[in-house]
Amino acid sequence: MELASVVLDISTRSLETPFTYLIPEKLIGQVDVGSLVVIPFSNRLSLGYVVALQNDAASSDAAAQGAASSQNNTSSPATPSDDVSLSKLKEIKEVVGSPVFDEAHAKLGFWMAKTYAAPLNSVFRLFLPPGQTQKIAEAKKGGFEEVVKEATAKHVEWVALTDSAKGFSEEGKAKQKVVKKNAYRQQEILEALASGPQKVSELAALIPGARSAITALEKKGLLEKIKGEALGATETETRLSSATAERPAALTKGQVTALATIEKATAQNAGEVVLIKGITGSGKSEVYLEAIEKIRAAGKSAIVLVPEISLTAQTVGRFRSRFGDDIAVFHSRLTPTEKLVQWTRIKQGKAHVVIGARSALFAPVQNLGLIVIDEEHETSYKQDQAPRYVSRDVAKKLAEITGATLVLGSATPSMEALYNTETKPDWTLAVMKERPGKALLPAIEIVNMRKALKKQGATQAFSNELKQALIETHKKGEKSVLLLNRRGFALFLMCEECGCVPECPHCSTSLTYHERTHELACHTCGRTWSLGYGENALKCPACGSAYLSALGVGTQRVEDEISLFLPDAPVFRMDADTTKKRGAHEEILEAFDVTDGAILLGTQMIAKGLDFSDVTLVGVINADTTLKLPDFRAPEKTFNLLEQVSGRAGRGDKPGRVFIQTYWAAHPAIKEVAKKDRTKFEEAEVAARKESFYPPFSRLGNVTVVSSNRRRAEEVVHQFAAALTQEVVEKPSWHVLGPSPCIKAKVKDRYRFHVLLKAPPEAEIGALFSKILKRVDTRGVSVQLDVDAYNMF
DNA sequence: AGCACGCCGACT
DNA sequence: GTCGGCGTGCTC
Repeated sequence: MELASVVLDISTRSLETPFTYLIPEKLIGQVDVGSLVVIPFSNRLSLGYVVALQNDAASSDAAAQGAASSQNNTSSPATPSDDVSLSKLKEIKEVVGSPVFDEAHAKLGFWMAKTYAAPLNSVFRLFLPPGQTQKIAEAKKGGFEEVVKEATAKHVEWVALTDSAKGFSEEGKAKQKVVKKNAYRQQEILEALASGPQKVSELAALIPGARSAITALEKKGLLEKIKGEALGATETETRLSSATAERPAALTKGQVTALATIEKATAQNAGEVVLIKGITGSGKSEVYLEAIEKIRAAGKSAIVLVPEISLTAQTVGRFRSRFGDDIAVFHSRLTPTEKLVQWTRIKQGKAHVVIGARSALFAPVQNLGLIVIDEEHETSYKQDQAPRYVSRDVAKKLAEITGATLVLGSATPSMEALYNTETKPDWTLAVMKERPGKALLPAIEIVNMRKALKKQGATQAFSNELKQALIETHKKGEKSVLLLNRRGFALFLMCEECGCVPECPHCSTSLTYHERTHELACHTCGRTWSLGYGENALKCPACGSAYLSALGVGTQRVEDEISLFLPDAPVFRMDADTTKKRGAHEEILEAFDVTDGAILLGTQMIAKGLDFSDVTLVGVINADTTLKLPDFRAPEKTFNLLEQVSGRAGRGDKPGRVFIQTYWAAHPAIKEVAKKDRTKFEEAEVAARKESFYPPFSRLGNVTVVSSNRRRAEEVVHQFAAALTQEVVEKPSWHVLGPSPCIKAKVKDRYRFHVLLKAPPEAEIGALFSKILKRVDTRGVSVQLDVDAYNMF
């Protein structure tokens, strides 16, 4: 008799283990690992995914072969030896379509559930076609006649430059006569198309307002729309799918070495990892492209993960120009239908190069040969909702399972990845030093604000040095960028009489003051309070005083200060307030780009995102605020931010200058950035991590208990702490820290407590967490288990 | 998640 | 006497 192990499409912790079903005679052969099935469950029908097949006549074979069942952990699929008697088993009612994932994914799913203490169904949902299970669940109500419809797009609209437009792009002057200088959208589209045709839907997802800009350009005769075939197309031999990009005349020495390292790893078919450390502009993308070409030549597929923010039309265009229509793009702004179309193209083997953010790792590629994670150090690769996985580690596991190679790329690699290349035999480091062009490194100067304070007296945002540099730069008609490092250091109000700082009544967060809207806002729950003016102005909630003053440095105040010494300089402000509107971000950058002598003043967000040329001065107003955060990655993040923003200076042939103002000039993150010595910083940082037993020398697990009932949350977190302590008592290098209230002790009227576990790097924290969760009474609270936690606020 | 079962208060 | 409140427990 044939049995199937089925994970239910119902998300509750109590239903996370697989259930065993009989495969009826008529469905034998149709049911496989990855099949979506309709099953009777507790007096109703439910949807489930088959995660393993078993044959009860040869149960031992099946158990040995079944996905992850060789591991004796709690998340293994049920085996016939389970205590459920055969007579209780029900039959699968229906199979929906063909399997949506394969054995490799099933194996990966069990590993993820175990490693991250995540419910099985939450993990397997990652592998399903986007949006489809929802539809199936709905179809269930009206019977299953109208089951899954395959993605139906018959044709896709493409745009390409016309021949006359191509002529223009060679002589930029002529182009500018046709496309106005302030038509940023149109220029952006022309640039994106310079490397070849693109799909309208993808451009629309990546560039706001692309559709109308395309129409305008079409009228000018600069581009033309082409109907391309999407699904069901047998012939893809159109000019759309052909690669058009010119490759660089010669690779740099660093690129050649990196490629050779990747090739060596690929030849092993053993899930090896290559970390490429290369400064911005050293040509990492070209290495990815060449490596993917080689993998494709061997008939295998590739997955490329990029941070959501760098998935631009230009990025897509670059891959499109090399691989034509063999690429599939996953982006959060695609419509549900478009997402399904992409998924189906991969599934049907029509696309073999997948580009996307985090979730693209689970795309249904066949014959995976290469996984690339660009900007490997980005914290957005950690999923902050269950399943709380770390993409880098999941990708490594997937590579091991499939025999693919994992390539990590970054100018600023994580300590974890770096340390692995030093300690693990299957991790290799390839360093790319040179920049292909002649770009000059900027001169970086640290300004000690303690000294400036003594010299200048009153507290000001600007030291004399930075002020002077700003004036000179503006006079030369060149551009400046000013970074106001405000993470964790926003403006807030304080009562001048009693010292009270208004807090959110629903969260334990000091309210931040927003200059533009004249409001107080809670950054945790998003509520806002208008401050009012004159008679109606807000009074101190504690003593009723009308004298409340703003503390901290805001972009408004900096702007005001600039106007004192540079009254005519055009200043563009870019912060959370000015970029609320969709597309405002791009608009500000575009305007800055075309204004001579302009100053761009902004928070963290100016360090990333679009490139701009002609910036010859970068100033960091307060470098150290991020260093004070209670986060062991704070020095790393600070160094990266400073290095990144410094790199904005001196592009092109003009040398740049950088001024970093700080009260903490002796900290390695600041000292070494000035010397442009990343290696030295890494050494200091690794030593500090080792000293305090933080990753990569340990593994962190964080248990957060949340409830509107404060006493109950406290009770449960203490139970967890007690259970953990009991487990850890005989293990010398395991430590339980806490329990204690979270930094955000209250969010949206719910109280939060947490307990932290520090364990050796190889510790199986997930399994331990799951075990403890089973014996703790969690009624009335919600519990978040976070293995390899990044964010512990 | 859902749904049945079960044991206590205010209604036709 | 019964309708219904939602606490508890179970589902291959």
